Amino acid sequence: MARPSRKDILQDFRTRSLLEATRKIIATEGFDAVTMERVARKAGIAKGGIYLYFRNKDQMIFAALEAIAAEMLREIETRVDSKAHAWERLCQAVRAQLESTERHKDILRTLLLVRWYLSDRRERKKWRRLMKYRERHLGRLQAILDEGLKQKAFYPIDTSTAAFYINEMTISTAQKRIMGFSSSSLEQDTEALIRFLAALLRDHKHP
Amino acid sequence: MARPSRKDILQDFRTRSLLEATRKIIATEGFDAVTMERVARKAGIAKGGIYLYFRNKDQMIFAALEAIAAEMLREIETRVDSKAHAWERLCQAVRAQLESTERHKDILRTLLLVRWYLSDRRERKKWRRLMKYRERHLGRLQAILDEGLKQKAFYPIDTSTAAFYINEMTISTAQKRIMGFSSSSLEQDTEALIRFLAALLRDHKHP
Amino acid sequence: MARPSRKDILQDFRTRSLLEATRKIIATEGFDAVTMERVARKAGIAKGGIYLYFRNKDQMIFAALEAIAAEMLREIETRVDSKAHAWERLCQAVRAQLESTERHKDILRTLLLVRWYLSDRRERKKWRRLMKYRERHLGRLQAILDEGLKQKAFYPIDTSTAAFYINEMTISTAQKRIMGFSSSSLEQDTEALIRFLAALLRDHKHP
Amino acid sequence: MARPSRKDILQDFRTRSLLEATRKIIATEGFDAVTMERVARKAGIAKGGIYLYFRNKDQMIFAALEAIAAEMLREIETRVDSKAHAWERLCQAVRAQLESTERHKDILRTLLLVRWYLSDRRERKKWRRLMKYRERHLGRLQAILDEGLKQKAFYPIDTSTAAFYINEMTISTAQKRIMGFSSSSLEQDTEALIRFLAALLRDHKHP
DNA sequence: AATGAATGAGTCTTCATTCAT
DNA sequence: TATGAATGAAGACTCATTCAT
Repeated sequence: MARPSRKDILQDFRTRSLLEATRKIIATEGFDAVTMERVARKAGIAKGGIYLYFRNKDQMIFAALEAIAAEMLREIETRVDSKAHAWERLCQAVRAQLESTERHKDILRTLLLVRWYLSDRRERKKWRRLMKYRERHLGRLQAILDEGLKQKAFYPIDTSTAAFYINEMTISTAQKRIMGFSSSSLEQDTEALIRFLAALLRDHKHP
Repeated sequence: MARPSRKDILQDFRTRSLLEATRKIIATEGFDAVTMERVARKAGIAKGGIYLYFRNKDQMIFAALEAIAAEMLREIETRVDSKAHAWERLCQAVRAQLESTERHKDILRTLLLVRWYLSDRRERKKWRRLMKYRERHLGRLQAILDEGLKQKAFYPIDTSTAAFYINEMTISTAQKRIMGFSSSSLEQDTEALIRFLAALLRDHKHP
Repeated sequence: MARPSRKDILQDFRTRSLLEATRKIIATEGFDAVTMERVARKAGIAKGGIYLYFRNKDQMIFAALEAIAAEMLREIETRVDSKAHAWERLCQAVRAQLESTERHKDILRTLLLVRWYLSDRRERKKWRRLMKYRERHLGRLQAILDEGLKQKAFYPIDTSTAAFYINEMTISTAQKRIMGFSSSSLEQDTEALIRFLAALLRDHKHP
Repeated sequence: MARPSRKDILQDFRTRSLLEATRKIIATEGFDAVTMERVARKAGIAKGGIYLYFRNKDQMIFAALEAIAAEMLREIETRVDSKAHAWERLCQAVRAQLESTERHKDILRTLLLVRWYLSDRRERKKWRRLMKYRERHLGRLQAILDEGLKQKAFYPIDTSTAAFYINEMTISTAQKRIMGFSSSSLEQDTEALIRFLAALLRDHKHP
């Protein structure tokens, strides 16, 4: 495999800079604040230069969102100890996801927007590609649940449905926090969610 | 009390038309597609006329969202039989919410957008007023749970947290459908959710 | 002569109200603040009603300006004692003009605007009618100067030119004050002007 | 010092074109006629392009006025022979000012408008900066008068007040002409004014 | 390849004027 | 007559995209 040429390196660096800039603007000031002018300046590139790397604004934003999704997944995977027991791994995944979204609030905001676009039938095809990240995540959760079931650590349950709802509840918890509806600490919210999941999967000794 | 004058009727009709037009545009094409020009045309009014009913674009959009929220709440409340048992009423509320969002997909899409804006700290104050509808809904759910608990129909549980998650799971179910991630019928998805809730609240005879 | 009918009285009252309202708005907030809406509200008339009294906005403003000019002239004439000596009458006229403009700053501002329009060749005919007030005023001044000359109270001078410059200097003095360029009191500015005129017309014992 | 780059030249040319266009429109049709659309077309630039050179409309108009004031001052200063006697220099200044305003009628019209705005207390701060040009001019006049006084060429007089009135009388003369109130030639009007000033400053041999 | 000046369509908002009641 | 809701033409400003250099 040929080592990357000077040109390739530059190309990659520019692309990264642009996506990073886009992401930061989205996260701090929202989508409407994303103008080509600002992205270019933040990335240290001339405005017209963006069009050498992205066909247009939409595509650039899309690429930024994809990068965000990929990063989130990476963060979660890093935190799950593949040798731990199922319940422990589920907890790790949930905690990782909550902490990850707490740190990069833009990830969560972006998720809301992506869902919005996905709910438009005409736009769906374009955005669906982003969903492969979601599917991979759900797949991981389900695998954990399946293993727990096999080990009789969990009550019998439809693991596909459960994976879906566990993910959604995690996201909801994060959303609640980001929307300013929670007065508890991240740890408290996390533990409340985990207790809830325990009630569902393991036993009925509610606190 | 004087009966509404011709003027009042017209005023009301115009306002409704504008809100309806706004709502439709938001639902089908998003906030960015809401231009005064389009709203006016859709409502059969001249562009400048809008300003006789709303101070500016922001206020108009806000009013439209408030109308949507109010309608959704009304639909749900109508469907809950105040004389039924707690579990029954919970099911009615969940079914009503799912059917309501299924019928008016725009309500759900709008909810996503509102959440998106709420997650922007600077915009929060502006949008927060809309949350009173959410709080009212959560309050109703919690009241049902409290009653069920008193009647020993449910396992002991923190009803505030539970109300939150039940609402979120209902919304997630609807979102899944609207995003095209469900191949089941509305009834099947509804029953899957209710089984999930039963597992949580009533017993552990998972199917 | 038939006494004015109820209709005439009302018509006159309405017209006055509108002109008064227009004038007040011009004086306090400038020309751009004159909107039919505001004039109507201030005059206690419906917006559409204005068009029963004036063909359009321009004509209404023009009529307001004419009323202002007429009032200013009236104020000055009232203050000049027809039995006094020429120099005394000149001083009275100057003092009256300065005090009048000091009280109704809008008169002066309006004058600036009228001059602006008059300096546009195409608009001149339309605005010239207002100039009959100016000519009447200049005529009065010249008559005073002519009399003073006949009585050998003044040095020989071209009274037409002198009347013109005396009026302009008076206006300039008022303008200086209204533009905030004078830190003196009205009395001080007035006396400085009169000393100047005395130097010109009567003697050379400058202070 | 580096010679101006191609970019600088273009920048300067554009700025000039815009100011020139603005100035012409103000002079011929007034402030209200200044629309970004018209200025752009007259300057041969696209509408949006203006904002590359000026932050907004107000700033552009302000810059145009400042350019006008500066040019007028320059014209006058060029015409005054610093080696001549005081009275001669005063005459040169007055003649230069009259000829300058006669040539660029728009300067005078603009002055009227500026005064109009200056007489609006709320707008004053914004426009006051333009007054430094006026102050410089008045300063020059006063310096001439002071010198004449020292040389006993003029009767004793308050030179500050005199400078003010001389400037105002010059402006009034120009205004009279531009408003179409003078049937004399520029020379005749100039000489009449100078005779007037002579009467005031030098002797009493009125014509 | 890279730049950034230039374009111009698109947006909200105001307001003189009309006209049905 | 009188009202004031409705109209729609303008106007300031933004910003994605293009293109000469």
